[in-house]
Formats: sequence, C-alpha cells, structure tokens
Amino acid sequence: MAGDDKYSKIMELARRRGFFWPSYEIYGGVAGFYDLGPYGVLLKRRIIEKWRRFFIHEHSEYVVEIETPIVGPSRVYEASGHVESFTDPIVACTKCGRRYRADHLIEEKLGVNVEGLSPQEMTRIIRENNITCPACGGPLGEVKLFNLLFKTQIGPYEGSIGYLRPELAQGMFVAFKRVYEAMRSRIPIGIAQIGRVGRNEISPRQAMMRLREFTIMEMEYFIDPEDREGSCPFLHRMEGVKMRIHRHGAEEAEWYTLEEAISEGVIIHPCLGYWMAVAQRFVESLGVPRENMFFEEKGPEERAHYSSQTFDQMVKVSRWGWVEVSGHSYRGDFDLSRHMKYSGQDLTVFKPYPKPVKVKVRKVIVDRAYVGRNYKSRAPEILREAQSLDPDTVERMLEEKGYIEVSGAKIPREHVKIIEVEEKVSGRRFIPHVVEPSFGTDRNVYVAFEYAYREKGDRVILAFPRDIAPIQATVLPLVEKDEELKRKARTIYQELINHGYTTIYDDTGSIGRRYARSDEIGVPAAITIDYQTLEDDTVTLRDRDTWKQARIPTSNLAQALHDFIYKNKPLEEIEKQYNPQKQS
RNA sequence: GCGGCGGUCGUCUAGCCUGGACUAGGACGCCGGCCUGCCAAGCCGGAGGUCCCGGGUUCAAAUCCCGGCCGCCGCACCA
Repeated sequence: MAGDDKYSKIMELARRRGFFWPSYEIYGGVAGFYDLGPYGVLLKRRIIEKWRRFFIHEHSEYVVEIETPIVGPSRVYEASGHVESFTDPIVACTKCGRRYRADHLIEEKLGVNVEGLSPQEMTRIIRENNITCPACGGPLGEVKLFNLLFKTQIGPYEGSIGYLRPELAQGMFVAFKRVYEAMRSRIPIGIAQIGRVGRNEISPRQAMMRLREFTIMEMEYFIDPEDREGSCPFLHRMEGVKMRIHRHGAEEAEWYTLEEAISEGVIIHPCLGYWMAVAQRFVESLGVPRENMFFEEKGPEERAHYSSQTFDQMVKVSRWGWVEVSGHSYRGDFDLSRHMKYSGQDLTVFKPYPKPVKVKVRKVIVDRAYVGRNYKSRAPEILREAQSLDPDTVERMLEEKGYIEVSGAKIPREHVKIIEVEEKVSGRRFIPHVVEPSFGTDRNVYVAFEYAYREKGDRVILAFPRDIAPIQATVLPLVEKDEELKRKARTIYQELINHGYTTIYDDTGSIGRRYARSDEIGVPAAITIDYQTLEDDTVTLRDRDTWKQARIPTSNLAQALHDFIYKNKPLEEIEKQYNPQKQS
C-alpha cells in the first residue's frame, strides 16, 4: 500500500489530520466519492472565496453570481445535448473485456449508419453479421446504453425524468434572460455559479481528481459577438501577462504574452484569453508556480459538442503528471440557440445603437389579391415564403424568367414589386456568445494541498499561502501548567475569535510539539503567550515558514495578523510597524 | 469493464509463504499524571482492532481457496 512516495504521504496526512478521505468508509467505500473533513472544508471554503474574489468581486460591474437547482427536468438536458451525446451504446468483448462503441463498430464493419437504433437492434445486427472483437476476435456481448448523467424521477410520476446536472452551465443559460434583465439588460455580463454536479463516471480513480460528485466554480461570460474589443473592458489589467500555451498539433508549449496570443490568433477571442490569464493568477495564488502549469488546446475531436475552442489549464502533480484544473471554452451561441429552440422562448438581447440609424431596406411586395384568387387556401404559405425571399434573388428570377416560383406557385412579374423603404433601426438583436472558464474545485483543493506539502527534517509542514490556510492562528501558552499564562492565552484566543479569525487554542504537550502540530495543519501564525506577556502585554508571533518570531503588543495583534495573513507582509515588516519600540 | 498488485488499532506497520501457544505484536499519534521558560525531550499509566465483506476448506483461518467491495498501476473510458 502506502510506500514512501509523496502521494502516499500526502494522502496519509490528509486522512490523519482530517482534510479528506474516501466516503462511506465503514461500508467499504464507494469509488468516486470523497469526504472533506474539518480542515478540508475550511481549505475548500477559502479557495472558493478566493475564486469569488478573482472572478466575481474584482469584476463586479460585469459579473454576478447565481444559484440554480442540482436536479433539472429532462428537457433541459435534451436541449443541452447531454441526453444525446452523453449516452453511448457500448458493447464489450466477452473474452478480453475490451469495450467499444457499438454504433462505431457496426458502421466500420458494415458501412451502415445505425444511429438511433435500439440496443436490442444493434445486438441483433452484430449477431447476424458475426461481428467479433477487433482486437482478439472473441464474441461480443449485449449492446448496452451507458449514460454519464445520473437519472432520477421528479415527484411521483414515472414519466417525469430528472437529471443531476453534469455541469453548472445550463443553469446559467436557462436563467440567462431573467438575470440579464434584472441586471438592467447590459452586455457583456458574466453569470457565475459555484455548486455541486454529478457525473456517473465509468471508472473514477485518482483520488479527488476524478469524482462522481464534485464542486464546480464556473462562469458563463455573455458577449456581443460583433464587439470583440468592448467585450473585455478589463483586458488591460492582464497586459503583458505571460502564459505557456500548448497549441493543438504543436510539438511543445510556448510562452506568449496575452496580447501576442490574441493578435497571433492562438486564442480566438480576447475574453477567452483574459479569463485564462485570471485563471493562471488564481492557480498561482493557490501555491502553484507558473512553471508548473500550462494551457493545452484541445483538438476538434477532443472538444465538447458545443465548443469551437477549448483550453485546459494543466498543473503538474507528483503522482499523475499533468492534470486539468480548469477548462476554458468558447461556446459560441450553441447553448442559447438550443434553449431557444427547445423552449420556444426568445433569448436574444437587444443592443441599442448610440443613435437610431436610418437604413434603406429593399422589400419584396407580392400582390396579395392575385395570390389569394389563384391559390386560395395555399395563399398564406405562399405569401409568407415569397416575402421572406432575398430581394436580389427575386430581382434576378424576374429578369431571367419573368416570374418567381415559391412552393410550386408561379407569380408573374406584374404581381411582384421590389420597393425601397427607409426604416428607423434603433439597435440590433442577437444571441450572445459565451466564453466559459470552469474550475474543478476539489482538484484545486488537492493541488493546493500537495503544493503546500513540505518536509523539514522529520517534520511535515503544510505551507499554504497564508490566505487559504484553514486555520489562521494558533494561540499557545508557553508552559502547559501555568494557570496565569493559560488564562491570558484564553483571553487572547477569544479576542482573535471575536475579530473573525479561525483560531485554535492548544495547551497540551511541550511548546515544540505544539508548534509541530500547528505546522502540520498549515497554520501560518502561532501566537505564544510567555512570561514577558504578563509583564508588558506583548506576545510573540511565529511565522510557520521561517520559524522566526516577532514581538507584538496584544492591542495591535488583530491588525498585525490581518497584514500578515491577507497582505502577506513579512514578519520583520510587521514587527517594525506594530511594535515601534522594538526597533532600537 | 479487463489484467496485475494490495487491504491488519486513528496512522504506519509485524505476523500470511510454512494454518494452532495471536488473548493479533510494535512504532507514532491520542487521552490522563509527573516534568517542561520556545521547536515532535523524558518517565508512568490508559483508551483504541468487524485482521475489508461474504462464503468455503479444516478439529482449528489474519494466514489456504472462491466471490464481492475498495485502493493503486496498465489497458479501455473520461460530453
């Protein structure tokens, strides 16, 4: 089992100290599910808060957050394409166990398209044509449907099928119009959501990296496809940021500045690039050096059905090499179009021009009386079609043939007119395009955990970036048995709690042992109450990473801690600022 | 889903091949006591185990056999 490799040590620590472990342990466990323990929950919460800050709060003029249900009616996932393209007919070889897409196999062997056939029919075709395993020649089993969507039933009616969402996106698309209007109908608008999703993976593995149920942090950023520059008003914030991008088909990943990547067409849209740059900053701030990440462009066959360009943000981890921590897709208008079609609702937006524009429009005018007399009940259809024809085409037809032909009806030249009218247009309607950055939260929790892992001699330290550490400060009376020190320590502990710090009080064991315990769960600050505290009301603030200590008056402690944790100030600077007497 | 390897106190592990003095041993951690003026010190005591689950073989199973579950690795899968 666990050897002495890094991964084993990490998992052992995660379990022992209460960060995370496989779920349902006492029942033998179920693959693909993980529990988060007390410190795991805190770590995840801080990572989520950080994501909120980076993606939502810092763009709050444009980005909002919503929350939508986990269970959705089947129509939603029919519209999104998941019911169709998440379901594969699969057939297994009974001899070697290899699995194949049944439809692909039949098409390959017989050259016939069997799309839409039932599994029973496909099984019959395989039997009748003696199709065997392409690898070992063994007999194939029954064709079965496999869908990665978790299926359930809404209410007591069996026909009412519900699915667990496999991504958050559909929630934002379905609610798009409402949110857009509530936010005063402005484009661009980002709609973010953080929540749980379920995917019934065939064989989840790799601990928390591939789960059947997990938390996603995702944004759908809706833009005007005709306004490239205006879509990303904050682009300049990431000016000059370098990203390593592995283009599809390229030998190696290369460094590009954001501007280069956009102007050279490596990234097809500025917004896509901008959010990738933010993503890079975000993952860096979880403790991953820039050198240990890159963006990988997915090829057409690896992309999801809705995407015209996708990049995966990859991070290097000890056990599995490069793993995906976020995905960045240009989804175009695929989703909104589909939902328009399936729901029958208008999900377009209207964007006014600065001034209404007068445009000359050519229109096809058909003599209604003529058509009505000659075609009676077919007239409405014919009229509708005739008037939707392009005026230029009509003009050409009239010139060449002397009549136009629609739905089999011939309308002679004298009953068709092309007129030019002036129309006032105050804006345009369009279906917004969507840029989507999407993060697997649990993967990022694991990554932050792994990157925090340090060994110092035979001691283990979780060197989390200070602002994501689950516990922010430990309060320690120097000696276990001194009642006065303990009383003072309790008071200080309570004060830090009152200031909102997640704090631990610990008075059992030697001071060294307690520092070690504190380091092992990654607490950045240890506050020690010693005999000098009783004299001059100062305490020591110990830095988890350097083991250095500064002396701070208790009256300044909360503020000093704030600078230490959230502004990441070095200890020396903190001491200078909050204990001026000390510098001599 | 296939193949390989594995599963023993909270954690790491000894024992398994060669069945029985195993009432399953140790270390770390945890709890209590003594000690302790700054980096896992020491001493004493304590709690803690469905030996993954089910079945079989046997007088006797942690140990052998079969099935399942879970984990890791390879293959397949991963909109």
